[in-house]
Amino acid sequence: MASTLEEIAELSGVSRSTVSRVVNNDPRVSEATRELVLEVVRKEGYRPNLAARGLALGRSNVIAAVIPVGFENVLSDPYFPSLLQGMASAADTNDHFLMLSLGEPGFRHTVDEIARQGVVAGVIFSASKVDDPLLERLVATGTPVVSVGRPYDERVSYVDIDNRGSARQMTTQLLRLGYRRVALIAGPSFAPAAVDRSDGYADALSGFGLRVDENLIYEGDFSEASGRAGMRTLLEHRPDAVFSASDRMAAGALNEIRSAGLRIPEDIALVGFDDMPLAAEMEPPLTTVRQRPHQLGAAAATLLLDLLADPTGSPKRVILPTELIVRASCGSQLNQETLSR
Amino acid sequence: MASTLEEIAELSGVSRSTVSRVVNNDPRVSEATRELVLEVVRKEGYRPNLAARGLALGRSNVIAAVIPVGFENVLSDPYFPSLLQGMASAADTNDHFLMLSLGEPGFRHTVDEIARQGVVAGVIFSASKVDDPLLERLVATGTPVVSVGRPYDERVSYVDIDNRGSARQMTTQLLRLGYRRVALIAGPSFAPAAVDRSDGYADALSGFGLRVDENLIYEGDFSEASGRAGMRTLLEHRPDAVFSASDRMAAGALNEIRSAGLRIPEDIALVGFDDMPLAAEMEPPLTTVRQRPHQLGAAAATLLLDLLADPTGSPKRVILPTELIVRASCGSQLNQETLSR
DNA sequence: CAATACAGTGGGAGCGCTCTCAGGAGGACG
DNA sequence: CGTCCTCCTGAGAGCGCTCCCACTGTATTG
Repeated sequence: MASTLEEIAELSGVSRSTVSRVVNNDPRVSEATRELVLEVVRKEGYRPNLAARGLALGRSNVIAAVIPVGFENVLSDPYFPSLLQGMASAADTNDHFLMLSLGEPGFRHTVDEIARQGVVAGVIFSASKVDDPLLERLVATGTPVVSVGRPYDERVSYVDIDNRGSARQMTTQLLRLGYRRVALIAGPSFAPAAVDRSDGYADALSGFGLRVDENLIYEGDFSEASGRAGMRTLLEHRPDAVFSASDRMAAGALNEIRSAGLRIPEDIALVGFDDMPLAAEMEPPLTTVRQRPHQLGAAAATLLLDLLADPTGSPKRVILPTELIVRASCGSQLNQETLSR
Repeated sequence: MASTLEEIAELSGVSRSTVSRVVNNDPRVSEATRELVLEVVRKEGYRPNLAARGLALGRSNVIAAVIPVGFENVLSDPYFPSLLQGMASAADTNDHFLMLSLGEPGFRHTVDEIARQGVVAGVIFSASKVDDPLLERLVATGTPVVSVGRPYDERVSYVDIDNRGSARQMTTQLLRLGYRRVALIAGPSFAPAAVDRSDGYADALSGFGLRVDENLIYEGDFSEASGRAGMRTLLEHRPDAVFSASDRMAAGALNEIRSAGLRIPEDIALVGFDDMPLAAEMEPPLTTVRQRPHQLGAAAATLLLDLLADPTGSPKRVILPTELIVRASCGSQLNQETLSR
């Protein structure tokens, strides 16, 4: 089992350089030699030494996923696992490795280290607080970065879903169904995704000639507890429908509505955002906007790899589609066809 | 900003070798020189190039977490995220990086690659099917491996919880509370953890002079659906208590018990295993065995690092403690004190 | 005081790869 | 038929590090 370029060269009677070219798909090799070398490579089960390659190249084929939020915050929500899986899948497909850097307090140190010195070719940054100073540091050091979710820094490429459009669409559905006092449990205003969803909500209202009633808006923090608290406040203003900017907040809202002795959707309609697994199992099942974290992760990795391949050019963005999932909680069993647009 | 050993050597007026010794804490350097060099290192923000070090050393400071199950299977369960976080935390503490390899079908290729050629110093293997052929391959190639959960292969070091003891303890509690027809919804027999829990259940019965009634045992696959199906079968044999080898199966069982019009714990007691977040929120809250995946992950990483530092010696194992969490579903509000042992 | 030990240091080689450059063989062209 | 170009190949250098070995100077020993 030969394990160096040199040995493969020896075995196939060519030079190290030629083997290197074959391995790297350099076109300047005759078809005959290529076949010959590939045969030996296959037979010997040769794999290039990545450390050596990284050293010679000055860069590596490892990309890092940086998730500064810490998983603890997202328990019960498979968002981050799915995201990671998507990244891992795309990285693997493109012969890259995925390195993980989570966000516990003491971790920052290592992230910087990772970003330096060719340990990692680029970074996928994924946090709820997208203006994280860490992101700035990465950008400042010239590390190729892709953000999951729109960051404040416009120089950063990112992947995202159409939060604003999806929220508009969802809110519009509620309005179409005849609801007129549509409340919003918004996400935290420091999160671009939350702001976008709030904007989409407002878009929909003005599309129906309605104006935003601040009494019908509550700013939560995406947590179930804040959803519950928000609902308690909002109920005082008698909404006939509630759009929660996340399913988790919707779950909290649902509990509060129950406690108030109201029925969903008869007394009040409730819709969410994310389509986390729990949504379908709520009582009643929750109408929501489906996003696919797995695809988002894969898109992020792919975008980063593109950036790595062609470092020039302006920041890129990739917006993934969402899907309106209509379930009982909005008081309609209209089929999707009717509902989408 | 100097970035190579050579430059630091230049700047501090010593040789490359000396700087290398300082950086690697080699004792054969005078205190004065060490101080001097360290000063320059600090001032220049020097970090060794890991690719170069990996190449020279023939190994790297990256460890891989291999999780062949695929996250999709474990949605709604933060087990793997917590595990990963624990690993990442321990790796970071010890100046190592964590590389992620998930288990989608096409991934195997890359895992092998990872294991070769000093990309990765060692592997943490974590799967429900612990006799995964991949594990064997890793062992065969001499890659240092630590398994999360007891593997069949005895040459493999592992971390685990005391599944058997915990299950015995839990079952014993049910028996102490007076239940005599204690059923078991077991995990799949290919999983050592499941087998151990079943053994613990049997231990407890025989401790009370009872014999195992095959009619009161159902083999599930840890999934909620199998818990529900198992419960349906078991109900025909009128158990007065059920020990489910996982909380997820317990959730399924709970639904089935409800559907049958029975009350928990009045008509039948139900206890689980894992203490996933959902357990506390069940109706009624679930008595269960708490394990801490975060600690498990950290222990796995630490063990692997130990192995790396001292490759000689026989396989090691680390068994982490569990905790009995008593909630309403077992029909007892006895305090923990009374219950443990 | 000579012989020996040893702490501290520097230089060279080499880890396995990629890249640049030089050169040979063969075809196209005037 | 000589010249030029193109295609393919090989040799050398170097990426930044660690290791081994050789060396110097001082301390220890009989």
